[in-house]
Amino acid sequence: MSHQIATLAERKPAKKGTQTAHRVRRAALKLFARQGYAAVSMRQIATEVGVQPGALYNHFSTKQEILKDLMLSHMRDLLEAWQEHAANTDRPSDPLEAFVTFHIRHHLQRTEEVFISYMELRNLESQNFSEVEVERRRYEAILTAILEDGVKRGVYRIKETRVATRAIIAMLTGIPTWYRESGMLSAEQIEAIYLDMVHGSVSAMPLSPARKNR
Amino acid sequence: MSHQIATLAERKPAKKGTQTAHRVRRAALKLFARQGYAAVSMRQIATEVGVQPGALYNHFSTKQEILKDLMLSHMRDLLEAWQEHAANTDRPSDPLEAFVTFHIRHHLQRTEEVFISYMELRNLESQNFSEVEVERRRYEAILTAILEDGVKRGVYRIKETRVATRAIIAMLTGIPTWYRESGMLSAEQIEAIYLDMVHGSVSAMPLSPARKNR
Amino acid sequence: MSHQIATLAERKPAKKGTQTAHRVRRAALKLFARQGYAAVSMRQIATEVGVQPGALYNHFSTKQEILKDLMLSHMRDLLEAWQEHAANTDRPSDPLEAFVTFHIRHHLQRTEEVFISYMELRNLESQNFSEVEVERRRYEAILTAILEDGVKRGVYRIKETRVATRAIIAMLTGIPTWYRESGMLSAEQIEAIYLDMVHGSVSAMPLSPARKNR
Amino acid sequence: MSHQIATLAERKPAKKGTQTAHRVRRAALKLFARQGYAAVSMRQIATEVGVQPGALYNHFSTKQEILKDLMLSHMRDLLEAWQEHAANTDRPSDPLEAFVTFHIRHHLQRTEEVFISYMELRNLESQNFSEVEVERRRYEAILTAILEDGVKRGVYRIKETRVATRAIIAMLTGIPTWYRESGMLSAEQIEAIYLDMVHGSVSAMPLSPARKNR
DNA sequence: AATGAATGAGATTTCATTCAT
DNA sequence: AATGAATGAAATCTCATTCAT
Repeated sequence: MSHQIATLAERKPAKKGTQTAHRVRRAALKLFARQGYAAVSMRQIATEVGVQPGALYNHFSTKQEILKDLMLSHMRDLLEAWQEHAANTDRPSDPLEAFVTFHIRHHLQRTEEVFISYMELRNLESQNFSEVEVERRRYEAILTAILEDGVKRGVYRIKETRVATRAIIAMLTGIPTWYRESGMLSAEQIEAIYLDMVHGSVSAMPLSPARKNR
Repeated sequence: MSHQIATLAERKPAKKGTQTAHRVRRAALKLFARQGYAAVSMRQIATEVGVQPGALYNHFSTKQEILKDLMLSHMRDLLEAWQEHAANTDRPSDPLEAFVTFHIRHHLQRTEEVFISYMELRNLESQNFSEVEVERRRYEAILTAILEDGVKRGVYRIKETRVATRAIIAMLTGIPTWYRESGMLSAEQIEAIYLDMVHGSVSAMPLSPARKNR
Repeated sequence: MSHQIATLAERKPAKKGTQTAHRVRRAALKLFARQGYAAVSMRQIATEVGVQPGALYNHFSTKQEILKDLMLSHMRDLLEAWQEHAANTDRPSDPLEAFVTFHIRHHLQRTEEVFISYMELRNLESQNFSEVEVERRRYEAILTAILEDGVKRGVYRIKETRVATRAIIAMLTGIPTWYRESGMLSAEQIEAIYLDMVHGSVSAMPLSPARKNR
Repeated sequence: MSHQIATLAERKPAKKGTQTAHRVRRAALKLFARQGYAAVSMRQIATEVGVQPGALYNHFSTKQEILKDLMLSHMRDLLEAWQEHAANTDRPSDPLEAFVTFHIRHHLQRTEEVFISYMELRNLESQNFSEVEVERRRYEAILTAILEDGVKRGVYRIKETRVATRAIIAMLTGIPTWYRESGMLSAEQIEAIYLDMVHGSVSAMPLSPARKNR
């Protein structure tokens, strides 16, 4: 019950008109992801929905509002999903693993939202940008906290947990950009590979020989 | 230092007009990086150059051609720079370190080109896209080869070198997206942090305790 | 009186917007006839209609489409008018006279359409050209049939009815190019003169003395 | 053998530069005939000549001047050729035949000039239009005189010689519009057909039965 | 006589948005 | 809630022409 778009359809099932708003979001999501916000016209969205352009304005007051809606609901959805996931999981022996697994699974199911969220930030007007940033930082804070806890517990060796947070999220978030093409690996395999890499990247460990004598 | 744009200006210094093409590139680079290809108008570029819009067409036949020029020369520049770098370096004790260091340094000096190269791929028409892809794969192949060699030598423990290549490059390439803002860390510090993380992510090592008993 | 433009206005009289399409046709007709298709801008048409240029695209998707519409409806109108004319006329004692009279009268009332139809053929894109050509040939075939029938009946002496068809139509269609200027002759007088000339040009008759001994 | 374009090249054979003016005329002639004056750009002409657009202005001060040059020289050429033709011919037994034959032959060799001369009149600025009109009327006057003489001599039966002049010239001038396509008839055959038709159209003759009782 | 670059105007078309119905 | 038509601005690109070289 966490993705807003799906949610909307579920929550207000009967009201005929609301379906249109939903379909506008779906259409915009698809088109923004493929062509980018600036390159998509309201006409295209309307055509995809099967409606005249003017009709869109019954549901969103501007094109910008559609973008904001998509990005904000993606972030809130992500946070909500994490909370649900965390609530439903016993205290995990390895919180980082829990986070990485969650992140990969969640993102691989929402490649379009992910794309938009990382590419269209600059097209958000500043007020909307701020709102989205709040959510983004909230999400990053989750990982940062996990890392800091690990450092305290002596299992991770990280100089700058904020930097590490970004590095890890960038690495993970890059997956959907190429995942589509490579049919060779299952989502589970990718998950395992990235899990290993993330672990390695932050774990306290003997330095590699080449860096030892620095 | 063989960046093509700079190079062009050096090679044909006298002819007054050629400078304009150079300035168009610079202007487009700046604007595309900031606003995105689709959101930048030829008028804006012309204004930035200090010329009427029509004059741009003496140097580039379409807006698309400017984008292609920027992206292709960035990739070729990157490859050329790597070759130069590799040629000038003694066989390094740690090739991965050499690559990561090179990549970070090169990219941190070209944040705009990097931004464009990873964000505007979808705005390339298919023919141009193909040309750029060729270069991109060539660059990825360098890292993949380093990783495979490391695996053979037993120093890296990697299941899928192609996947690891992408993960590492995504991680590193993400730096310029946030580097600007954070004034707290020097380029050297960032370099060190990422180097450690990359090493950890691929090195043969004892598994972290949490994963040991799997 | 079945001219399509007029007809359209009659058929869909109420809907406000449809009138605009009609007015666009009228404006384009006038301007194309005066200045030629290539020399008329969409802005000019819009101004003539009393609307912003963009509004034209609610009714015609390109400038070319306006031209096609005008030329095609002119030809179809002509054919339709002939059929109506032929249906309403008793089997005429002289079909050629019926045709020539019809042609002159019809064309003298539509000087602008005639002008465009004979001048702007080369500005039709090939697909549209073909469509118009089909109608044109259909119209020429009417005259050719009349001439061939006359030849069979022995009243006309024509070597190549296809060539004669073109010669006669060229002669008649030339009228509107100068008719405007010369106020000295009534339409009826012109009709009589041309009728005589056409008759003479195809009739079986004693050769002129000069050509007798060839 | 007096066509101006050909002539220019012959008269001033050595001067290298003049050849360019000649080639500009040839290129413009071809392009104007095919696409129409308004639809042809100076760039296209320059490309056809193999030169940069600016270079055209060393030979013609405006695009309009090229058109005027082409049209005026065509008309003067026509008149000059007629005079030469008339001078070299013994007083013909049938002056109309001489004229028609001359007209058809001259025009069939200059389809592009003919096309332009009858299609681009409206694109001449008024001063240039007047100059061309003077020549056109001079040429029409030749035919009118022949017709009037024939009327006086009782061999032609024409109500309005000015109207007949236009009708005949329109008929003859239409030939090049379709001649290209029809490979079935030789120029001589066409000549014979039209000669017959012209003769018929103006000759004193028994009325066709259908018109007798008017 | 020709080039390469520029201008200033204007071409067709598209855009986000509005609004009466 | 949707349509069809409109607006006003702006998009990319082309135009005839000019001019220093």
